[in-house]
Amino acid sequence: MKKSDSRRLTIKDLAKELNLSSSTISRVLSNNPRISEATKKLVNDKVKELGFSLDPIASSFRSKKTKSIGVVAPRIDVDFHSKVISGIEDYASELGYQITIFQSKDSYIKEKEILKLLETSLAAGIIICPSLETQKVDHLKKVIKSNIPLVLYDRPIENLDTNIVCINDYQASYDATKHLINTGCKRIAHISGNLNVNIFNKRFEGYKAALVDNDLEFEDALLYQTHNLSYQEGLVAAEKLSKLKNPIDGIVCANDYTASAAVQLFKKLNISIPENISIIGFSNYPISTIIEPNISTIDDNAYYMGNIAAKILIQQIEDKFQKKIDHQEILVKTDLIIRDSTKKVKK
Amino acid sequence: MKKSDSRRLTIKDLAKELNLSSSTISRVLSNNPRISEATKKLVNDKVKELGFSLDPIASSFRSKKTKSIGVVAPRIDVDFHSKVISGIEDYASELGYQITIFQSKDSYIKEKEILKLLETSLAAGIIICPSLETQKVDHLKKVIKSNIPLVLYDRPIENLDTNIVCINDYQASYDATKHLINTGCKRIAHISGNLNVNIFNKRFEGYKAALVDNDLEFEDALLYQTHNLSYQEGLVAAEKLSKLKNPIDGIVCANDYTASAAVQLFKKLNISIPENISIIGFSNYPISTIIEPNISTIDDNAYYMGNIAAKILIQQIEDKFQKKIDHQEILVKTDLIIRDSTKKVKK
DNA sequence: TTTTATTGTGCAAACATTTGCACAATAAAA
DNA sequence: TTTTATTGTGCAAATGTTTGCACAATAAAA
Repeated sequence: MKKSDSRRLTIKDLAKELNLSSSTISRVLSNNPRISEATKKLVNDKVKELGFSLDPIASSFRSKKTKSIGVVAPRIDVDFHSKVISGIEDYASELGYQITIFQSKDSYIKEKEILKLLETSLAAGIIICPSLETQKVDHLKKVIKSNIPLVLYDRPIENLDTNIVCINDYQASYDATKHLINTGCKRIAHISGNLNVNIFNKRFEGYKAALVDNDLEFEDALLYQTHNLSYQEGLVAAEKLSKLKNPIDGIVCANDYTASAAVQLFKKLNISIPENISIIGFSNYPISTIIEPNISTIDDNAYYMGNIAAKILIQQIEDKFQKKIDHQEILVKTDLIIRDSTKKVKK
Repeated sequence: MKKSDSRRLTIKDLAKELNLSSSTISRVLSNNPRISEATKKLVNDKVKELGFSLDPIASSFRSKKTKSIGVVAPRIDVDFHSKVISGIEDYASELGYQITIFQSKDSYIKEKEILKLLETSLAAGIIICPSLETQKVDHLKKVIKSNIPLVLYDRPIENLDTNIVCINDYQASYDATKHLINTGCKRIAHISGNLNVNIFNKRFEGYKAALVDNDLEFEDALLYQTHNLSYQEGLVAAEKLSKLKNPIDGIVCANDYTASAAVQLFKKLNISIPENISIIGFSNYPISTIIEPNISTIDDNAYYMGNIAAKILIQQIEDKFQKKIDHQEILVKTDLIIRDSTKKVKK
């Protein structure tokens, strides 16, 4: 004969219904071992019957814990980041966490604001790809100090005591270059991104190391550094490289846009791919399967990277008061994808 | 001489500091008109000095309101959706709302679970692109009934009393077709998506209407229906269309992948574009600027669509107890982007 | 001057849950 | 049997904010 107000069901209603105390209900719901199996069943059945669920806000309020993970990316409409976030969401939602997203737009100021907001309360943990502008890291240190688990992805920052998950750019680029060498290329160029950026520098280093390890000579003329690896820049780079007096027979590109450009430019010059020149890209963008010939590339497993980032973050969250995990740099493996723009390895 | 525990600052601490009551602090923070300008300044200064901020959880707990918007997309690593979400985030974060994302993976079951979770508490409002599987809409109706503002995007659902923002697929496709006609095409084919899907049907209808409005004849042979508009299917479609006894001089494609395929196939057949055949795509994928010749297309303004969705949702949230807004279908305008794959309009 | 309206502030309750502590009941050990 | 340990449950406090109501002080109206 209750007032049939449509207020949400609380733990107290359940308690009254079952002649138990709210504490008991609460403990059943958190699976407290002190509760007997009999009452657990009793309560759980009622919970199902009434479709009851805890008020997460009240719960967070009292326990000072949330189930929300803050993810801050430079922007989410970039293929790579959207894949990482997808990987994070899939893993985290499985464990009952929610993902709240923020875009720093690669602005240091904005990144600071976002982190302040996240510290303020709502985050059980934070996964972040630092903005390109970010040089100072006080805001990140503050997060760490305030004991909020933090995981970086994609862009490493030196001297920061936290977990980071990224790919092994050096190795991936080395592998790509090695692949060209294995197929018989003798003079291989590199179209790079901005060499002041950590990951592009490593890609360059990997390329160079593969050359010297295989007794091929590197010379400055083989390197074309672009500003932002755009398709347009790729065209310019390829054109320049095509005019070398000592002609090249392979190009390792730091992404698939420049690789696409190179492919199209050499086609226009009637230099056939891969017979006369092999071209390999990086990142496995959709375009690499559409350009003719399809472009060999390195898959960076962005989705998987998100998975891992979520995994180690949640580990930290849940172990927070137990053993302090030592922080580590996790290198996600990359895959060499061989398509038509590089010659096949002769067996 | 306080205990220097590192517990977060509360409204009470501020109150003590200033010899005021917590109520006053609270009212200053919510800009209550009953508070004098003098005390407002006093409090606000202190707030800045100490870097104080309300505990959003406690606040939500008491007020039963949150600042969190749930966004559920089929998947977030699809170009279109990631752009929409980016648009939502930009607009909403400006107004102090956070975005929590969920992926339905186009599964009806998962979608239902997600909505139940969102109803359970945390959402001030919900923006959703319904899964392809979704036929029954009880779960959506439940959200509406429970008075949580709801906005659909991209995929309309009939007979659902809520706001929806999408593009005018009919009109956009009409415009694309009209563009070909304006440049002199007389026999125009259409590569369509699955015609059982609302938006692809509308694109087809728009195409057909443009033909008849301009005294061009439509015949079944001009329509090639694909299953999922993949690049591969595009190749098959283009090949079939290239063999028509009565040759075509234009193709309207329902996306840019099939358009890319068509361009590449006709190039291979040495049928020059746009001289002998004009090809136009849909959605303005990155690839459309890379394929040679660059592909004319329809830009769907996904980012802007997210903006609008966020805008009308937040309107609803904040007007919740005031005037009941009537629900509307908002059609985001699309842009015809003319590139090299279609002839220029002769002036 | 008295009455009435207005302005600015404080009191205290309420929100739904979690958790330390207490305690009764039962089981195990002495 | 008495003592001690174990098991299962309840009591009540605490969490930080918001808000209806009360009330004092001042201003305006009578």
